[in-house]
Amino acid sequence: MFQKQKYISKPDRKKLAAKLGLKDSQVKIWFQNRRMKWRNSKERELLSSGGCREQTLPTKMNPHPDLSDVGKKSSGEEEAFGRESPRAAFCHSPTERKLLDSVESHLSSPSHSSKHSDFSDSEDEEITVS
DNA sequence: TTGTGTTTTATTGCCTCC
DNA sequence: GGAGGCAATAAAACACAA
Repeated sequence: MFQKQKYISKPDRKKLAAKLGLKDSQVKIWFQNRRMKWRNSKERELLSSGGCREQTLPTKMNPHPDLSDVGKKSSGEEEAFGRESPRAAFCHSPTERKLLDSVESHLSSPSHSSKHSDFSDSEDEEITVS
């Protein structure tokens, strides 16, 4: 969900919290910390590529700036989360494990079982929860 | 085993908006 | 005044080299 939207709405936050069995304040803090992490990694990326693109980073007023020309060797989110460090990959913290468990239990239901086995074959697949 | 660096979660303070 | 944002920070858990 964070990959889709950096700012979660109140209803979405409540739904997600209920789904994960967390308090919505925890979800709010998680999104807050994620934005900080995302922004920091983005800035590092921009600095290492020699640019200065502070104004284009997402803010509350402009959550979807144009970052299409940044980090061309890898897509932005992948760079920010998937390859940052072994532990920084998605779904390793307790909260993220809960999310993963939720997703897996959903996928392991009969209607999704075949998809689940396909999914397990590729480690680099992104998990999308809507 | 231990020391050190990193990551995650939570708190605090301040600011803005309704 | 409450809610939610950001920035700085603390504490605990974790990873990893020596």
